[in-house]
Amino acid sequence: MDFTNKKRSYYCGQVTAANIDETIVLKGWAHSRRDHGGIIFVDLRDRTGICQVVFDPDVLVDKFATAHGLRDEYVLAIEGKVRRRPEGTINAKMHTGEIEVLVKDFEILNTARILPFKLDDYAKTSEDIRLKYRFLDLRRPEMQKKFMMRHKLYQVVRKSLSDQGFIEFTTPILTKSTPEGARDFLVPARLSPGNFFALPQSPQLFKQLLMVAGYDKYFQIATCFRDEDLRANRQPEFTQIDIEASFITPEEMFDYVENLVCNVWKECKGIDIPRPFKRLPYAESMLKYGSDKPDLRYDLSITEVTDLFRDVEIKVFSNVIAKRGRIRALRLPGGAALSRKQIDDYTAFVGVYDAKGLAWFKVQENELQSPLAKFLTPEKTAEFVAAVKAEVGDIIFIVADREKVVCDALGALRQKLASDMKLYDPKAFSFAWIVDFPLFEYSERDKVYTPSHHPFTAWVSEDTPKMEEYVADPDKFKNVHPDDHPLKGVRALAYDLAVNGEEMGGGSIRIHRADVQSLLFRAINIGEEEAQDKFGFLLNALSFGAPPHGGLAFGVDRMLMLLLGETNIREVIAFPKTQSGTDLMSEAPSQITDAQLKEVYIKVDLPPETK
RNA sequence: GGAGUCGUAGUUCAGUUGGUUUAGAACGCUGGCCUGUCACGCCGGAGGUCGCGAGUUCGAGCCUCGUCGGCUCCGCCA
Repeated sequence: MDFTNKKRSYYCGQVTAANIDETIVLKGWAHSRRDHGGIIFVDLRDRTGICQVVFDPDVLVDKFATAHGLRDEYVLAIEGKVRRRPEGTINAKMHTGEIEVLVKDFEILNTARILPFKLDDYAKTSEDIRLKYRFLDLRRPEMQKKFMMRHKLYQVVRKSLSDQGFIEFTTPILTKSTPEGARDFLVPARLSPGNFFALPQSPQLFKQLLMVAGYDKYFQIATCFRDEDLRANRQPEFTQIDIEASFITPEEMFDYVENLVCNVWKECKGIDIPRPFKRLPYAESMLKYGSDKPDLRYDLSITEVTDLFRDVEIKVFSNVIAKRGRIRALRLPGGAALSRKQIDDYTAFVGVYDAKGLAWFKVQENELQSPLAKFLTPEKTAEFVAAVKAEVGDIIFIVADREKVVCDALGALRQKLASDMKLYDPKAFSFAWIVDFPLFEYSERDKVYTPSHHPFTAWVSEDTPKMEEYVADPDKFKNVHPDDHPLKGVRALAYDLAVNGEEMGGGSIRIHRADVQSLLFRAINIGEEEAQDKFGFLLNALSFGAPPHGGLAFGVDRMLMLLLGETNIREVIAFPKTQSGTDLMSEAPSQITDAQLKEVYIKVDLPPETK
C-alpha cells in the first residue's frame, strides 16, 4: 500500500488501551528493533514518544522479508490493529506499554545511513560530534524535551505579558552601529557603498522610541547579537525577553516581571515561587557575596576585616591597607578538616582572579592554626574570631587586595566551596533583585569611569550635582583616587534579577529628557558632535514629549538553563556555536567569493600570520 | 590576547616506567541462528594515518616542541 495519502491516526506516544481494536496508521522513526527471526518488534518513535509495533510473519506473509531489512532510524508508516499485549509482556516503564500495534501493512518512507552515534539516552557522545550532526542530536527524545520546554516558555511569556497589557513588536535586525557596550556584528550596506549596518546588541533604542510613540507597554522575544568571546553561559547570538513600559516606578516593573517569572516557573516546572522576591542592594551583595549576581541557595558570607587588621604587623596586609585596598574574610564552617593540598588548590583557584595569595586560619580551642597566627595577639585573635562568627572546626580564608580583586576572588571561592562541599540543593532556586547599582564603574584598564549598565540609564536625582561637578571640569579629577571620584557615588535606577548565581535579567529606568541624556554623554566623554552623530535620533525623540519609562530584558537561554538544570547554554539552543564562534554543522563562517566582496565594496586585508 | 584540559575503531573508553606478540574492551556495524522482545539473545566477522607535523631515542599511542580542533576559565561581554 502507498501511504502518501494515508493520514496518521495518532502520534506514537498517544496510543493507549482506549484505542484497543482500532485500526490505526502511525508514522515515525524505527527507534530500536528486536528481530527474533520470526516475530519482529520495532519501537516506533516520534516527538511524543514510543509505541511498540509488531511484524508477524503469519500476518504479513509476502512483505515480511522487507521487515527484516529495517534498520535504526528508518522512517516508517504502518497500518495495524491496536491490541492489548499478551499476559506477562506489559511494559510498565512505557507510557504505551500496555498495548502494541499488530502491523497489517507498512511502507519504508525513507532509509537511513548508519548513524555516527546512537540516539538513545544511554550512550554519551562528545559534544563536537553532536554539534556536527545536530539534526540527529536534536532527534533524541532527551533533546526534544528541552525544546518542547522552550516552546512552552515562549507561550507562557506571550500569554502572561499580553494579559498584563504588553504589546508584542518586531524591531529591525539591520540597525545602526553604536559605540559603548559590546563589539557589533557588521553587515555591509550594498546600497550605501562603504557604509555598514550593525546587528542589534539588544532592541534598546527601538523600545525606548516605542515608548515615545505612546505604546505604553512593549515586549518582544528578540534575538540579540554581541561579537565577544563565548562562555558556557554566553553565545554570540541569543534570545531576550525584552520589556519596556511608560510612567512606571521600579516597584511596578518588579511586579509585572515577578508575575511573569512566577507564571513561567509554575507552567514549565510546576513550582510556586514565593513573592515578592528578595531585594538586595548592590553594595551589600558585593560585600557579603563578592558578586552582583549572588547564589543565595546557601548562606556562606564574606566579612569586612580591613579595620581589624589596621594595627596588625602583617606586611602583605598593611601594604594593601596603605594602597586603600580591602581585607575580607570568608568563613567555611567545618573547614578546618581541609588538607594542605586542598588549601593550595584553593590558593591557585583565587590566583586566576589576580589574588596574590589566600591567607587561612583554622579555628581551634582558644587559638588559630595558621602561618600568620603568630602575628595576632590573643585579644586580636578573639576579636577576629568574633567578627567572622567563627566556631571551633571552621576555617577562615582571607584575601587582601584591591576591592575588585577581593570581591572576585572571594566571590568565586564562595561558589567553589559551596559546590565542593555540597552546601546547597542543586534543584532549589533563589531569586533576588539586586538594586541600587552604581551608575558608573571604574575601568582599571582605561583608568576612567564607564556606565555599568548602558548609557541610557537614569540615576537618583539627588546625585545630579556630582555629575555636574565632574562635567564642569573633568581634568580636575584626572589624578584623583577612583574612590574619591565624584562619579563613583552616583546611584543608578537599575536592577538585575539574580537566580542561582546567574544574571537572568536586568534593566533600569531610562533617561527621558534630552538635556539629562546630554549630561550623561558628557560624563562619559561623548562629545556633543559624537552624541548627535551616534544617538541624534534618540536625543531628537526625547525632545518631543518622551514619557518617563523603563524596562528590562531577560536572557531566555539562561532562563531555560535554570529551568532544565543545565550548566551549558548550548544545550538549550537548537543550533549553537562552538567556543571559537563557529558552527560545526554548516561550517559557518566561511569564505565568500571575490564577486560577492566586490558587490559590497569590501577588500579583505588579513595580517600576515593568518594568510 | 592568556591559562588549563582533552584528542586512540563509527561511538564511549582502556592502554602501566618508552620495549609482551598482530594497539584492546564495550556498544554499534556485518554474516548466520532465533516467534514475545522491549538497551532482546546466541555464534562468527570486518573495522585503526593513535588529530596533524617535526624532534629526542636502538625503539614513541606514551617524552619534547609546534600546530589544528572540542571544552572550562581569565581578559572581554553597557
